[in-house]
Amino acid sequence: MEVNVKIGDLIKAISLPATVSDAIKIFDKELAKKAIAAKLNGVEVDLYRELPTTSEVLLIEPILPDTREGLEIIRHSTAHLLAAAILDLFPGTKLGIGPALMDDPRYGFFYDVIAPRQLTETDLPVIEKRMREMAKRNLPYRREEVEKEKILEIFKNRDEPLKCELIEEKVEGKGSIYYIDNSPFIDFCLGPHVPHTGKLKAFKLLALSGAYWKGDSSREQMQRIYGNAFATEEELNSWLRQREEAEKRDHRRLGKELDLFSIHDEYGQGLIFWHPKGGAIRKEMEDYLREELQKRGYGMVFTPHIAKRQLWQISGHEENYADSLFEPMRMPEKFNEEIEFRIKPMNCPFHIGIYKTKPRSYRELPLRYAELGTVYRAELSGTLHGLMRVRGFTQDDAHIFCTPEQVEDEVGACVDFAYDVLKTFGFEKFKVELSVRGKSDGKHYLGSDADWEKAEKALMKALEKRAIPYERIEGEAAFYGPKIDIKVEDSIGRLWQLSTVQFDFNLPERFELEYIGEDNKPHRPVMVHRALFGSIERFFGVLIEHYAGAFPFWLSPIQVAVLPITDRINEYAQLVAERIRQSGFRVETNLRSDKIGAKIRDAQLQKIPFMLVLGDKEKESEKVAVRERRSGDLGQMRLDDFIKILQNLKQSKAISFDVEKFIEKEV
RNA sequence: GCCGGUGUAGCUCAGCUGGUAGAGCAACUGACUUGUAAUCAGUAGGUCGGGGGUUCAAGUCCCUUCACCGGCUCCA
Repeated sequence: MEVNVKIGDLIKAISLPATVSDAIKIFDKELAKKAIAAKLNGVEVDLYRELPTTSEVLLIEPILPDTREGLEIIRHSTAHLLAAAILDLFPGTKLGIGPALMDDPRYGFFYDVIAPRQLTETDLPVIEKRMREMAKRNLPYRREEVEKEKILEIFKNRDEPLKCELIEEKVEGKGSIYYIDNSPFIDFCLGPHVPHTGKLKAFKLLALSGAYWKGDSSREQMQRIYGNAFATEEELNSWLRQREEAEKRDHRRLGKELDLFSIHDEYGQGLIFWHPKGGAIRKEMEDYLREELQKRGYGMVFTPHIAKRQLWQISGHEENYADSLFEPMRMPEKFNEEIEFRIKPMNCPFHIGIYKTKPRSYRELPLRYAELGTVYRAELSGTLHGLMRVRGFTQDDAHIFCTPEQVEDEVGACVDFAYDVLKTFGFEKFKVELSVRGKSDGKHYLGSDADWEKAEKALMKALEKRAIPYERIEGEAAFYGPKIDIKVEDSIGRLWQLSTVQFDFNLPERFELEYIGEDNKPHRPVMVHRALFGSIERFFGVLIEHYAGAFPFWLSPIQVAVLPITDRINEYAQLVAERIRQSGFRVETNLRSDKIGAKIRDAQLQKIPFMLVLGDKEKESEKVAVRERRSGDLGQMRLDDFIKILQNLKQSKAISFDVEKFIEKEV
């Protein structure tokens, strides 16, 4: 019995029985050695898979370790190796799931377990050591296809209730199980896997954490062990180095080192204190934004931080977001006023208040209200994270009230605005998501089907008109309307969700908003929420990490460091600094009696864009010697010329300093 | 909130199996007067996150509480 096999452009016959691996061998022995799995007629299978009897030509594509598919298999197999080692060391451990992670920059795989005793971080090296021992023994991964009842029986006998639950849900008829020879490990799994543990050469266990079974906080709390694996040791090491680099740009660390902001246990978790240097950056952000808002026809509004409790009953915040609202506060008892207030979790009801101060005509729409509104939300303590997740933050919030006809243009204008802002701050890569209703995801959506259809269409059209590629995500919409989210990719490839444009069917209803149309009849306006930075705190955090603290000139808290070489020059240095300050730039003078090298190092570590090194030569010629933080020494020039360069950089909001351009200016 | 870890000077950290605290940097003072990433010397600085307990004796062991870190859940 023979079967025809095709690899690449060649077709060869092979006599059965034979495995995928055998087939690859007759084409290319080296390839057969390198491959860790293969695709058989497009389906990923193990190398040990028996070739079926067929008159058709079997297409085989070997999967190599240096491909994404190969890496995924390596990571998945490493997760199994991890579980095997744990079972070996801690008999009686219950297994959850153990997938490969391909899009998480932090980890490459995990396995969720419930061990007979709580595991701690000190167990990780022990487990990893056992994994290495098992890897060295080249233990084969075996696959078997069996009836559902049989699989259930196996896992029931092994007392694996969670696995049984999975099998009940996933298997119909037959399913596949894997085991590793000479190990206590059996898993319910689709595969494929590497042929044997010897193929796993570069892995590392990284973290131990808690995880709920099926992500459900009412279910068992398991322990999750994270690790990563690569095809080669070099790749693993380079990944580990990159990880260290990412740690160095952690905004919490840089926030301290650069004196940008602080958080105080004794004043409250998740509450941000902006220091002068962080404040300088925030002021630039806000100034820029206000200018843009003015140009784009927004009205700036300012509203209180608290309001009567009933406002949030009308708005629906009390019923929909009860968990994230701070408890109500009361007037002092002796006042004898039975009023309850709440601190605001959102700005929208206030903007609605302004809208409702008088009857509105279609002629005044769209009305665009913008506010840098500070809101407070009762986030769980375990979720707080530096500037990224806080309990008090300022939104660059805006609400647009318009007619249904205007909404597409308004949404489009928001998207344009968002792109302009994000690009100005140096982001170049974007990922856009359109979140719409799910078919039947159990969520209770407000608004009629017709409203939703119109709204989704308006959002879609706005994106398509601009040829912006987007991903449509069903079931991710808020209960009150569909939305567009814009994510940016930072300088080390991480995605951050920043801007959002959202429809709201809920609030116009609840607050009974109206405008008088051309037909002299009342109509309900459409309301669009929109934030570009999202939260100013969070955006700031993302900026810190994106630039690793080396902000573009226009944002830098200190833009110029004036560094006199000796005390003799101090007076001249202060003169120079004052000129620069009066020209509108943030400047610092270092009058300490350090050597110039130390002063430069200091300024460099503070990531100050320009240093002026001033000695006797500069004083006599009334010039400045300019050093740029990245390009180094740029030579002498007249102070006025230097200030012109600064003005140019400031005005253009240049992201980076271009030496070429600078030298042209010199000539 | 849940699971694991951590909490020692402004910062980064050392302090073995319990014997009442140490380094580097920063700060301050003085000397040096310096040409593109760390000049030298000296001084000061801590009720070891808080509370309770075991012990003759606790930074070290136990309990509790707070905060932070890594995750999970959540994220309008």
